Amino acid sequence: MNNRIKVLRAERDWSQQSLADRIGVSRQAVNAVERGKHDPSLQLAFDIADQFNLRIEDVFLPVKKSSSEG
Amino acid sequence: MNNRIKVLRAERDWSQQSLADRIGVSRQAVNAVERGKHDPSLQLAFDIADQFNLRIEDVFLPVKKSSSEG
DNA sequence: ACATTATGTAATGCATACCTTACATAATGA
DNA sequence: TCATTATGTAAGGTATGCATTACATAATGT
Repeated sequence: MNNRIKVLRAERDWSQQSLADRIGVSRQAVNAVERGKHDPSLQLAFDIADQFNLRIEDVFLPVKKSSSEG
Repeated sequence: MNNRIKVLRAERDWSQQSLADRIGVSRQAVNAVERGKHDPSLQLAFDIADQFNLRIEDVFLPVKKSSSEG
């Protein structure tokens, strides 16, 4: 699961720590998700997207199984 | 985390089993998510939304922490 | 009556998301 | 030099997503 967190943070000049604080999770959780160490929970994905005022689909890029749009 | 899976299935006349088969998870996994027993992983949320040709936000309804839109 | 399908639920087990604590490097600035 | 901030990483623990197996009820059709 790829994501655009690093760029989105940079655009806002937010550190991993400040993003973590805004969401209410640990810095390591943000770091792990941002670096693709593991996927976030759906709730955390919503929270992250919400902080950026974006949709989940605009932050996270899954491997689609079906359909031809992409 | 509320969701509209039951209605979306009904609109398409899909059983929990057939949805599970399409996605490649167990029927119980679909049942548990649909009934709000627990949240799906982000990947499963993407897969479910994709089957309905909808965005995650149109299938799952989280409790927002911030922002005033909603 | 019997089989099939759809659904809800439970137990057990494994993988993993997230936490806390801790250590490391690099950049910045007093 | 010393302190602070940002980031990457690791170990150990808890919570939870999902699989598998299994049992139950209800609806449908033969």
